[in-house]
Amino acid sequence: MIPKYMEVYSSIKDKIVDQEYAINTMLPTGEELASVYNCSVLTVKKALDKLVSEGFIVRKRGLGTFVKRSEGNKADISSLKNIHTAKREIVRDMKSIVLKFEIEKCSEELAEQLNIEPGDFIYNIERVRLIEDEPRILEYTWMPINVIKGLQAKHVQESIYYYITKELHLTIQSAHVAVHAVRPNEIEKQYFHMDDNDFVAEVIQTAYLDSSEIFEYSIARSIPKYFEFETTIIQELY
Amino acid sequence: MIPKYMEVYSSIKDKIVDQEYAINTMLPTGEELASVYNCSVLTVKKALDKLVSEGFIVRKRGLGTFVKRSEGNKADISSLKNIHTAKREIVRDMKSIVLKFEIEKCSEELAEQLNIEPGDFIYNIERVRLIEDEPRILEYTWMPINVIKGLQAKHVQESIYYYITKELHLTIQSAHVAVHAVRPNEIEKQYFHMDDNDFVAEVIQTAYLDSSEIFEYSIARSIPKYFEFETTIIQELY
DNA sequence: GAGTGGTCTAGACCACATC
DNA sequence: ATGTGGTCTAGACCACTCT
Repeated sequence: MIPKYMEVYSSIKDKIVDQEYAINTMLPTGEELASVYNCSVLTVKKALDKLVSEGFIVRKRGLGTFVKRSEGNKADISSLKNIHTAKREIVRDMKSIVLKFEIEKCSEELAEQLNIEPGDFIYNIERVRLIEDEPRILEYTWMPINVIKGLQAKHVQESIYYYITKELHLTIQSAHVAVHAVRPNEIEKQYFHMDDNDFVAEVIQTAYLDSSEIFEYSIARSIPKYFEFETTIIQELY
Repeated sequence: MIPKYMEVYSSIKDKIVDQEYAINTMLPTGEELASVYNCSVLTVKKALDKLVSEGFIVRKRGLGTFVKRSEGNKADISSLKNIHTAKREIVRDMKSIVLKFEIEKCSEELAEQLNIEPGDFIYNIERVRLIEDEPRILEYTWMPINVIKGLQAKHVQESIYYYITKELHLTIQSAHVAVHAVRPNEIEKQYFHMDDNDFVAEVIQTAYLDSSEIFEYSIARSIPKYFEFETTIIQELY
């Protein structure tokens, strides 16, 4: 069942993308759109709010609703799972070397990060991520086995993300990320051919399922030259 | 005039941050909260939607509303103007040294970034940002003078952000940021007491007004030890 | 069946911008 | 004065989860 406001949203978005509503022109008023779509003004507002949050339109009290841009979004969550740590164009060719894939008892510190009990079993995974056959990312991943059941070596070798979404049919809800710059550790020095004068970009990620369980805590260290983290921040309305 | 849903939002957020509503516990139902705050359930929903979008809570139909995390983000737009490059607690004491404040003709590359014509006049600003009287951020800012009119030395010394929002009464709508790690340049080496073996964190920001004009392109270089960039990515429902 | 959140309505009133 | 969007209400109905 698709909500009515989503239908209104999609219809108006299509018209903006097709430039039927041109940039800098004013959209019909809320009441007019409500009449066209046979719904209440509040339902129209909900649809337009979504377009505002995506940066397509601007609403001004006393003036009207105006088209701001007509191009699709490029910052969506489909680029999750540390893929945002690599430049986008070359992600297709990513391969992995699995350095570690073990089940361990969870330490106290990690239990706090994963929101589980100390001693609960977890996967401990270390992978080198290769892009164009060159080591570019070192990834340390911890996941509770009670949340991600039945993970096997082949999934770790290929794509854990694919296993979670397509085979376990779990839904990723959100991710909290923190970005830093730090010195490489011994493993990174080896794979990245670095020494103590070099540095790496670090992304620490906590990822949630829609059940609000944390399914992953990970640290990804990248070669700075290839590292880029991009995001768009939209001003809260009110 | 502050909307009621913002008051409800702030009140509930405070209780989450203060852990009065603890992580993993269920919040009162929408009706209960509506009763407490003497408002309608829809107003409560609006407040809770905002908390969902910030990753504090998760709402599950048929189950209830649950606290997911209790720490604030450092990348919300209220802390815009590169302040997110510094840890939040110490931002209050920020001072500036203005190294450069000039009006120039815009180069071709910069014209592309600012979406203006080459040769248009721009402000070219360089500032050292001090926190606890220590140089921690070097900030290079370019702004079109046709967008930000009448900028004076005192504004650059104090807060450009304040001048734009409070004196010009312009509204910042969004910002696109990219984070990197790079080697310091000569100025940064000098102010940060660094050499060629050190590195800095870099935030490149393009900021938009609600008129959809770009008012700023800036590069901020920070000492890694104090640098942290945090954000939460939320999966869209539809 | 009972309890929860999600959607939707019609109408009222307020805040803001323009004429 | 008029027209615009923003907020808020009370109530209805639907979808989902658990017992």
